Amino acid sequence: MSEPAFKSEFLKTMQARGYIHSITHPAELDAACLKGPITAYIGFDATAPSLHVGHLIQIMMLRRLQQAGHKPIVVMGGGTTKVGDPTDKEGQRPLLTEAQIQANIATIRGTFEKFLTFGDGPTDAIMVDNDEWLSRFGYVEFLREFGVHFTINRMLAFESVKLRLEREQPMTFLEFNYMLMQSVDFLELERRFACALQMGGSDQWGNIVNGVELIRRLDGKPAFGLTTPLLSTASGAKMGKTVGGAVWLNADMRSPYDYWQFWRNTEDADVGRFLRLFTDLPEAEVARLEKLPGAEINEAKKVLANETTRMLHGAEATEAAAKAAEAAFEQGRLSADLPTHEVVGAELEAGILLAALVHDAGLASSRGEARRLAQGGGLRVNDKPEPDANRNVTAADLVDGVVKLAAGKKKIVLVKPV
RNA sequence: GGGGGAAUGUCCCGAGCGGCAAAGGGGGCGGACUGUAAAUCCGCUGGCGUACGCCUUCGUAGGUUCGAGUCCUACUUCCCCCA
Repeated sequence: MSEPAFKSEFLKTMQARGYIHSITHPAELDAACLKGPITAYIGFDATAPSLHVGHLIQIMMLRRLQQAGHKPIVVMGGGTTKVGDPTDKEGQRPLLTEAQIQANIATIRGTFEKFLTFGDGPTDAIMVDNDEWLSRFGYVEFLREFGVHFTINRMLAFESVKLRLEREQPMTFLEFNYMLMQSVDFLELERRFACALQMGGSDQWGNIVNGVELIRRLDGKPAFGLTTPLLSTASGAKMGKTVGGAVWLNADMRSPYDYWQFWRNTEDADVGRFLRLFTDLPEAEVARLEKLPGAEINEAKKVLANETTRMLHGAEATEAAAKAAEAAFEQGRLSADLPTHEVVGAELEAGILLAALVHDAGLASSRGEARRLAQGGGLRVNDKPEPDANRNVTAADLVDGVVKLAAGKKKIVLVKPV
């Protein structure tokens, strides 16, 4: 890959920090960024009430954009979500209702507000819903207006399509049209907000390029696309899948403590890369941290966890998470900031089946799993390995008013009678 | 329209003479070793029950059989070839 020397602050930062996979017209975009504020967007689906860390790199790009004095647009896929993602194999999944989608968008908005400054100013971020325009088109109208600009020949040549066909995996007509819808999104944003740049993951390249060309052809306006590399950890695992499934960004779906832990457990080899991508720390500081030898790299991981958690959940929650972790891992003490699970005092007096308690506390997805965990030596009660999950936990197990349950070394829950 | 194939443990891939809770991977979880890392090795990986056990799973619905993922019929979806 060639590395053109960018002049604009935005692209220089993007390149130095590792966000860039490819750009459609690098030199031209660089010049545009240099000339004045540009407007750029990224689209997000509203399939869940929260985004997860997989989206974080995109969110951070918008943040960098704004930091560099440009205007970010967050496009929520209200229209596309309504249709449902055809990539999903299990088509029986019930389609989200209008209300659900709107509710999802509302809670997701809160996340963006942590990373971007919204408002009416020239570089303030705005959020729009593509349902606004996508659901307005009539079929024939849509075909006549946009369909003429896309040839099947070209669409078939796109990597995403080719791959599917080669692997003999079905691709629905709807999915095939995604490209058009996304292109129309870009066109619409160009017309409404003079939006000139669409960013996204490298898997979006084809879709983005189509939008770029549609704008250039129809409106003769400059339009650009920029994609990020697909994120995986140094050892090849997909980013964001861990202990409890997806690493959600909403605090009520994944606690600040767990979020902090997620970053704290980063592989050595990823620390520098993640600090550049997910924190605002200056390059010099990142360079220093990533070079820490041996076990000292753990300090860098703490910085990473602190910075990322603060950005999302605030200073207070971060401090609590860091303190709880320090107490639990470095001093073996308890901290009230650890996740807790409340039980009715009277039930505890009577005795609660340990397997059930572990399950209820969220440390195992079933009682059976709790039992297996115990048999495998991974379950601890008050720091003592407990091979028998069939015993009852009673008030006698309380230490300083709580029972400390641990599944493995990293998942800890305090059971508190109420 | 005709012909031939395919759908498996709801994370993914994938084997499966009529006795199957179903081989093997990957992933995930746990243990050992470490530094809350990686690599490596070991164990676990449908639900419920303290246990003998019970229940629910192989695209959907029926059928044959003591017994069906496995055989038959119809349906659904997908793939390939011919038109």
